[in-house]
Amino acid sequence: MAKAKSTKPQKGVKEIARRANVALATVDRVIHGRPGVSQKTLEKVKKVIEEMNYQPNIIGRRLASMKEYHFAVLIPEITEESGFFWQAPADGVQQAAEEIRSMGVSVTTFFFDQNDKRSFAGSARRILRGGFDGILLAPFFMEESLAFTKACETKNIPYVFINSDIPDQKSLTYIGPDLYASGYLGGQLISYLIKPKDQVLIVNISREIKNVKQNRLLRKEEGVRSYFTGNKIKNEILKIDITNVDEKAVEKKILEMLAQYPRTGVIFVTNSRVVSVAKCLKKHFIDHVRVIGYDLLESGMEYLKNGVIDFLICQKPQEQGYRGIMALYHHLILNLKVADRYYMPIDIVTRENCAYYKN
Amino acid sequence: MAKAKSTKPQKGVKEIARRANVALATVDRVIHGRPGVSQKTLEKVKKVIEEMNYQPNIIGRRLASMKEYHFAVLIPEITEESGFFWQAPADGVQQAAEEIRSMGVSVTTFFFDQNDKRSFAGSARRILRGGFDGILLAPFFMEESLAFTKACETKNIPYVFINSDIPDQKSLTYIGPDLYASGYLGGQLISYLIKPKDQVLIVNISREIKNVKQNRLLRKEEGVRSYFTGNKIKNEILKIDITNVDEKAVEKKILEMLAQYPRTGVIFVTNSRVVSVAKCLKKHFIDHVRVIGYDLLESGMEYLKNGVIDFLICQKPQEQGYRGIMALYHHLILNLKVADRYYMPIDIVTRENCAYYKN
DNA sequence: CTGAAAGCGCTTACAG
DNA sequence: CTGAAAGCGCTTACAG
Repeated sequence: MAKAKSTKPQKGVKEIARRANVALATVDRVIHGRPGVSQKTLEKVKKVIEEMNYQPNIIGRRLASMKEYHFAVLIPEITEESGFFWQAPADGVQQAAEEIRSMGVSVTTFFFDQNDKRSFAGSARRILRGGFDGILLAPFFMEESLAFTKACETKNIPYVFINSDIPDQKSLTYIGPDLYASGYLGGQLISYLIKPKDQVLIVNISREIKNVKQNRLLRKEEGVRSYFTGNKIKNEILKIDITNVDEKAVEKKILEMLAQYPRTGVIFVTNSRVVSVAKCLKKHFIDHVRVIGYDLLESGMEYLKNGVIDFLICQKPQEQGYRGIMALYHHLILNLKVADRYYMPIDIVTRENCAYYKN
Repeated sequence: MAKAKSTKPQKGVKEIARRANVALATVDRVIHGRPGVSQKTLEKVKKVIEEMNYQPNIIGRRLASMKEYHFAVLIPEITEESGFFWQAPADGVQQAAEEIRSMGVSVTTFFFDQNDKRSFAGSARRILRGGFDGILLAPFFMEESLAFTKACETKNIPYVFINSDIPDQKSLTYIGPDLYASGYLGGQLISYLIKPKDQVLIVNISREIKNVKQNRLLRKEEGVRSYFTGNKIKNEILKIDITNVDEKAVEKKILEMLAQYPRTGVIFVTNSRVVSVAKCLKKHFIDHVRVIGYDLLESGMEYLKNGVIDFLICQKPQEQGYRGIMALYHHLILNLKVADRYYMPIDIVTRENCAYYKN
């Protein structure tokens, strides 16, 4: 018979060690799947862990292990061009970082230029070299993103997508909008604003056609169109793609369209550049056209307030950053389950509730 | 000269003790403001803490102190009568509880009957006896709530209000709706649905008049009315208070009103009983009246889907519970600052975005 | 009023 | 392959 179980009952790893008649270090090896344990001992210890339904004490673990967790965030630069949209996710990341700093987690944010794949790849490379434990990224460029996540998988680093998803990847989770559904909702909102014979003008404003970003806009457009089809709405849908994102250029295009299609009653802009359109309408005193767009930026707020824009569809950009970091924290430190997808609510922001909108 | 500073530099409390030339226990006393330290020593230690800009290590603290934190939650029963509204805050509480359980926090929920002040007072008493460290409550009854929070203050127990606020109290924070603003938004939504000569019918359905609950409804009504005034909307506003909350009684009243005022184009119901109204309209095939109401309940979803209800105004009941618990956690355990008020966003839920609404 | 020591539940060298 | 011991940063009896 083996050595008698020594001393009295304990808790946690000590109790496991006592029951299995091994040393603490061995228990630790088993718990973390480290090598250096004989098959026989391994099984013995595992059995005890099972029967105790052992749950590790996170606090003890965190204190003992001097390991700090480092998370990296890879998002677009916060620029004028993007209406400072990425400020909100960055803020959410920051807030989460503060809340979990005391658990030994640090967060470093890397940026890339939305118009430059290489800057994405460059930041990605720096992250891979940085020895991070978890990654949050907005996968803007398909190819570069796939190369990056592939590398993460090789290194066994969990990653979370925000804002846009790449399906069928092994991301820990996706946190962001359902673009198609938001367009579908847009269709409903249009129906509240439009008069029977009016036309609807869908406007996509984006420098590049055919990249991930552009696809995003098209998904929304599809949503609008299928709402119309599905609900047998007879109003004609016009559309225009504007690739010169300069305000002046947008103004010109919009005025041209309105001249050509004077029965345009509603303009639906598929991103935050709705502001440029609103500016144009305001400037030319065009007040018979209602406007719906995306994202609540500082400048958009203004046009909501003065009634040029009726609705902005928003998808909690700040919460995307916050939850993205928290998902990594829950997975890596707290060992909590993380849902593999988390669609943001599709919020309708108007003049009367925008002050309460927490991004 | 005093004893030389011994040994080499340390971190945290040890370093404080070393620099101040005192024992760890003394440092601990100072940090927690416990008695038994001479004025002189106190100042010396405080000075060192200052100059080190010492931040306690939460992990070490939590591990050493065997103290568990117990939070109590005091909310209405989850009943059919309230459309199971309180399920959502309870879920939020639950989710928060899971996330912070590993930090040694437990949460116990107490319920009360919305129609019985004494049940509120009774649960409050049980909480006070329970030795809880933090409290989250929905202050439904003014007098009883004040007595309760007064007692909490005496015992130095922080408390958080959710769902309804009692201003000028020393609550750690308030998390919930701005009722007036939500009514104001309701006014805007009505304006999208109503035709020029139509009348608007505001419906308050509540068992008791003149209690806190009823006041809540009136605040929303005020919001609607002032939107109309402020925006010079000429449609006539009708109103009815229904105190018999039975579905049949509501049906009867609504039919009476519609018979008497056939130009009613929009019905605005100031709470989740909008479902009873929707049911009535559906049953009698009245489809020329548009409906706006509050709160996304299971049953409300149905009427959103089949088009009887156009808009439901919601204020994140689940998040109220979640954030309420987190506020206590941040304050009590993490020593983070907590904003003294946190208004929920005022969400517009429609047929097309209700599936994405996370309460 | 003050301090030395033990301990919270775990991990980490290090020795064998 | 295994274990005894020290230590993470703090708190808590207990002794003086």
